[in-house]
Amino acid sequence: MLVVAASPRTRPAKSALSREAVVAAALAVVDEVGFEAASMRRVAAALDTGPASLYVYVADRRELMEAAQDLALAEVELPVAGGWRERLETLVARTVAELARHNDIAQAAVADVPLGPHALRIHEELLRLLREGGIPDAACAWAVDFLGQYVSAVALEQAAWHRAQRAIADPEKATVEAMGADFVARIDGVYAGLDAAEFPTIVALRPLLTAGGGDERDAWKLRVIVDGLLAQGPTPG
Amino acid sequence: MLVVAASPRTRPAKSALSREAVVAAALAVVDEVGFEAASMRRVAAALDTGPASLYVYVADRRELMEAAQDLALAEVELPVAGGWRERLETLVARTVAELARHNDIAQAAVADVPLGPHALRIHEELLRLLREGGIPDAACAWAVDFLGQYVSAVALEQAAWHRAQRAIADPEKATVEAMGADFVARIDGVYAGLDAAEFPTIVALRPLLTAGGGDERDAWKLRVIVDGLLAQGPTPG
DNA sequence: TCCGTTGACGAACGACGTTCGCGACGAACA
DNA sequence: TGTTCGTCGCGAACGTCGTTCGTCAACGGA
Repeated sequence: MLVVAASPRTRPAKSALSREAVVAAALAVVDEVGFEAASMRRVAAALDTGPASLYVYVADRRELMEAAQDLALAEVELPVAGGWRERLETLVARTVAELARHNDIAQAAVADVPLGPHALRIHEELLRLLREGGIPDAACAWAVDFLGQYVSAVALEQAAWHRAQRAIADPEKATVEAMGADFVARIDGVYAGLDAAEFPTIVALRPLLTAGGGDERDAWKLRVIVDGLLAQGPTPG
Repeated sequence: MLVVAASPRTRPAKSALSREAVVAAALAVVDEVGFEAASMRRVAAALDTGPASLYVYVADRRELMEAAQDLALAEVELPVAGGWRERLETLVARTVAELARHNDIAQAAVADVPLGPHALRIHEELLRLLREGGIPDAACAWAVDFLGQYVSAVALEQAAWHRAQRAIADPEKATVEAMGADFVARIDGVYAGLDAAEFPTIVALRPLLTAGGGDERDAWKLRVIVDGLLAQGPTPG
């Protein structure tokens, strides 16, 4: 059976339903309510239909969220200016930013390695830039994997940070609840209660542990990775 | 109806319920069926009770899984032999191994930053070793955060790999289904189908992208991080 | 005009996290 | 010993979840 597809049954009344529309709706719902709360029912409701209708275009929730994540990566522009390292760092930062712009959609990468077309486009460019930088082929291969882990982890961290900020900015949830939602304050609170005899180094470095806005920290981590790559020398392993 | 059923709640036999017993049961269930499938109901069943009983000792599922993850870290021994770098790499590897030993319990770290007593013990030692290595304080602070991301990501990757291996070894699920479950083969399959004109670098490096057992790859990543840290020089930023 | 194909979707199933309130027990007291 | 009372285990239930099934409507080709 060769499904030629393309033309989605345009019922006159409504239902301009299509895989793209479903995926776009899913991403929009994630933007609004977050990854976990983005249920098939809510996505369907956003399309003014029932949950069963989604399964025409999507095998299950995993696949839908995977597609939504890849859609989020569609808007990442490949950098053109600067040397290989600058372009690589810009590309990684843009990827993180684009994911973080869509709430915690990066959670989709935890369950499954992203291999959609837009993810692959970015992978291709990363590999190209790494080789341009003289990194050995084997190291390039592993570095892309490593950078993928970095991107997901940092995007999730940023999403949590944004959510906390939003909670503080929201006057409805301000005051005490916002303090509880502010995860930086919560973490520092744990450190504050530690016994200096048992955890001397944590206590000594406490101000530093929660210091530095996300962007500064993330850029530093990326610099560490690239410097570390360059330190591996010309022969891989 | 109201058939209470002859369930004379064996009084002396059990009722050894406690927070530790609940957390230990949760970890055991995760070992067996994985993080997602480790429901409150299954944990309760493992304790021969109902799900409501767990809430006496635990606020919700998140807290339970957080505690279970921390319990998994209890058995990580702090290395004593070798220089600071060797001890640091050993400690990180042991942490990853201990988490990976308990299926995908590391998923608990995705939702919440681990701050349990055993996690803090490891954090303390990591900070100590980094300072011993002459890393500037600010860099130590961020490095611990970075290493935490590394540990979670790698532990999850290893768990997926182990699961795939188990599926292949299981004669009941062998043959076709095992091939589908083998995520390395699945990833390579995606690469194999790519257009060499659109993704020249991926196609060229394809054998390398999926090469290298997890351990080798992970050790390499850790080396990259530490070398990158050392490359940051004596002044942080 | 009719038919076969196919998308849309109401209804339902089983499992989930969490809450509520009953009732059985041990301790305190008469 | 008999009675009361506070505690807490847990059965039952609520609302939500992902997913499946069977039916129906609508179109393209005959």
